[in-house]
Amino acid sequence: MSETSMSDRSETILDAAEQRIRLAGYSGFSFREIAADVGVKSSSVHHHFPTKEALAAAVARRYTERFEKVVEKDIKAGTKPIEAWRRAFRQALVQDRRMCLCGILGAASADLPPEVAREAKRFFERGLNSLKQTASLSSRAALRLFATLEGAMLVATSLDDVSAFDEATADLG
Amino acid sequence: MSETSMSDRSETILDAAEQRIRLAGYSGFSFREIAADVGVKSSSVHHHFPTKEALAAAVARRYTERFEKVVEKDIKAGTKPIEAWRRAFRQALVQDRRMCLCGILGAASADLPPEVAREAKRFFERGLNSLKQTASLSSRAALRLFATLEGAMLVATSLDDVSAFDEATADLG
DNA sequence: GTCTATAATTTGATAGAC
DNA sequence: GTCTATCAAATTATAGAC
Repeated sequence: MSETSMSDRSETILDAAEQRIRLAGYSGFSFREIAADVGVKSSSVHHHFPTKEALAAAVARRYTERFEKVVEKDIKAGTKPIEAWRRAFRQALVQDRRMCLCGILGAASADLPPEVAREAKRFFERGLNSLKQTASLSSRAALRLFATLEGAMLVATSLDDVSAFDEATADLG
Repeated sequence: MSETSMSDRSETILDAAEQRIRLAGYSGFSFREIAADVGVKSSSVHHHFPTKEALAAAVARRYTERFEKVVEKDIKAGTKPIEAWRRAFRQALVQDRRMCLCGILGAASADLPPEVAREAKRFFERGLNSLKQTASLSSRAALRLFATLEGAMLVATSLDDVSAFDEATADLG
């Protein structure tokens, strides 16, 4: 049983859009690129997601849900919350060699359509809240941790060197 | 005496481009927008900077130089290196309520024209080197500090809340 | 659900007058 | 150094056939 009501095609479109946005940001991807990645025409992408805003918002929503589930699962397996968050960020970087989706969206927050900006913001609000509760951190400590993780992804991406992430996030606890 | 050979018009164009790029990234600004900001036509912008790549690279080059000078001056005034870097990042955020230029460029590094990607990378390489020398930090500690500062700007921009920067970077030394 | 075709706009860039 | 005019390409989005 699938967990959502989304079709396989919609999921494939979200996959392609996620990779493109993580590479170039909201204004750096197009319907035609996504369509070509998936193997259809751009009008077919519009059939599944009517506007660019709706598509990007759906990508961000799914990204946030997935991220939280990965962290949650790791914690249930016995990993400490802070280390679980570090591993989730690291996995996203090493697997795809791309920036955090909500990081690259949030960096251009003031230029985004409202629905997309709201979803990017929600990633941070929910992550910070989760860290405060599961790791018993103060608001300040949670903000510091999140900033370091996002910044480590950004620096590693800028330098094109994943080891920069590991160095920047060593001994985070 | 001016320190560079650039004309006033070129400087004004760089100012406008810097603000636009910090708001929306490389693919989020256009020659026509810059021209409108400055009060000329887009062909005049091309006269000063032949291509988008050349314009963005010039913006990044000037940004890095300015940033380094601000930090250097603060250190000479008696501020400790780590605090000087924190203040420089904070000033950029609070003054313009925008992301770090080389941060938003570096996040999309793999999608940038080579000259622009190189300039964004140089901001980090030079900053890290400077921190290692002036603050006697290990590579690891310098990377951690830079990641936290860039990430704090990113989180504050995403949340549209400058106080998030202060919280995330409290007691950095 | 996918396609062709197309509208309306924006983009980076160039030619040439002044 | 700035302008008008223009080009070729790309953009988001829609209409309608199948």
